[in-house]
Amino acid sequence: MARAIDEGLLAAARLFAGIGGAELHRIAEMARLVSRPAGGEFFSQGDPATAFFLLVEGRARIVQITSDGQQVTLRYIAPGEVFGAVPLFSGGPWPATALAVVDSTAARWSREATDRLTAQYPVILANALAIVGERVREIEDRYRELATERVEQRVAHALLHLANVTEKSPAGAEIDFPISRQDIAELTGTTLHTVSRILSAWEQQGVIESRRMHVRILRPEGVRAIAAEARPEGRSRL
Amino acid sequence: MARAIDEGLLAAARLFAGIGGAELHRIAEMARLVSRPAGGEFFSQGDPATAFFLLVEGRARIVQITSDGQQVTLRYIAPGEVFGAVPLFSGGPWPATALAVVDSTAARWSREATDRLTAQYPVILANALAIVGERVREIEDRYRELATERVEQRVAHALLHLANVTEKSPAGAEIDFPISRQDIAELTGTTLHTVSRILSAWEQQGVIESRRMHVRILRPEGVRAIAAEARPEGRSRL
DNA sequence: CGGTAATTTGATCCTCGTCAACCTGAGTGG
DNA sequence: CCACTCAGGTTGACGAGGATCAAATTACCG
Repeated sequence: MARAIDEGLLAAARLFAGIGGAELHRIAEMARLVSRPAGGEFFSQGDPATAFFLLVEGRARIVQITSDGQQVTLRYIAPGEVFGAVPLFSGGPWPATALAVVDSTAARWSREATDRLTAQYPVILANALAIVGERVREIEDRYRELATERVEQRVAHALLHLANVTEKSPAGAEIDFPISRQDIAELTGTTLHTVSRILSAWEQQGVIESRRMHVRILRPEGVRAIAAEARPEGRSRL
Repeated sequence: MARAIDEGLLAAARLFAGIGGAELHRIAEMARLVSRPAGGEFFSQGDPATAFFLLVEGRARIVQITSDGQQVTLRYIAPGEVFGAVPLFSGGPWPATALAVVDSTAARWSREATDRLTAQYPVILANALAIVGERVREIEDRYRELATERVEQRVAHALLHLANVTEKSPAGAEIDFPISRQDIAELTGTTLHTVSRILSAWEQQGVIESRRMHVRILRPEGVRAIAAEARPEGRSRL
């Protein structure tokens, strides 16, 4: 359980940009590795925030649960990404729950360790600010999508994002972790039924291929076209 | 135009928490006051980010404009609040436009001033982190609302927020700046028609009172009840 | 091979967006 | 001071987009 933390990962993490090897070693020593099986929690909405995490291996998702039990997925976390840091800096309890999507391991710095960290390496504060700023922008973009786009477009955007499809990805890409229709629905603000219908249609058209808990993008162009699709423009149907 | 900046406002601003009077004076001197008439812009989506602002007087709103011209309002800014700071710390152009809702004045610190500021007063970095963290939480909450609630509930939440209705506001409250049905629609992800119908109904019920560009909450309880209203038939799982 | 979770698919319902028309009141200029 | 103008607001009619309800069907697991 208490294996060593891969310092290569820390060196690549944006949070520790500008910090040298020797210091990284000490930073690594201040963390504890925590592992969770698929479905396990790193922290739970409402609990007091006592640490921040950096995902080492696996995949995590941050979900909010409403009072009536609906789940909304705020983001997916890939290895090297920081999560759970916001409430450490701005106070309050965890605003959401962090779930392991597959068996996962994260480095965990306690609040005390975090205080020492930021005192010794002020550049971490600046890095954290940049990361959180980036997060604001992403969430604002998702918010705009939710407010202005139809479900089909939002699902298309989500797939492109989850499969890491960039500008130039002529070949196909696939989501490299298990994901259900329900998961996609919680990420895009719709229901699993609608997601199922949409994916079935796309599979018919040959732009994607999907099996249980699995989606592969065959024609990124096609998906991108759907994502960009404008509203029925002008007065069309009558 | 180049009046002195009210240092009392700076002292009260969360960004400068922990900074003493003498230093505040120097910080104030690093800023320039900029005024905009109602409808004017402090900065515009897509332009390079060259400064951050603190609203001194008036009211501003941050809007994103989609490629097909729809507007989405991300937030309203009250005096004492910082805006436009995120891209200074995480790079990139302005992700949105800042509009003056009424004739407004803001203090503006250039990028160079900001660099000196954070170098001389590192506590500003920590304060900025807390502020941006708070913003993340707010947007995430709005996102969850948009994903899970019906229009009527979202409008109710928005009115309570805009009118500064807190837990204990037995008396009425009102939105103290001009706001149209269209503005409320852009804030809640709906259309002015739907907002108009909703406000008309509420006025019938006597929970609010509204005139052109103006909304007053008569019975906060009533509005809060609507905001909390569960979907017909609670099927609360979990 | 059952058993269960994920998925598909049909049928129906309902919220809310769209279209259209009209009303209202605050300026504005003659 | 009044007719004009026009942005803001109201209201009705209609139906598209999805949510909801209801079964099946399929895939994986022990």
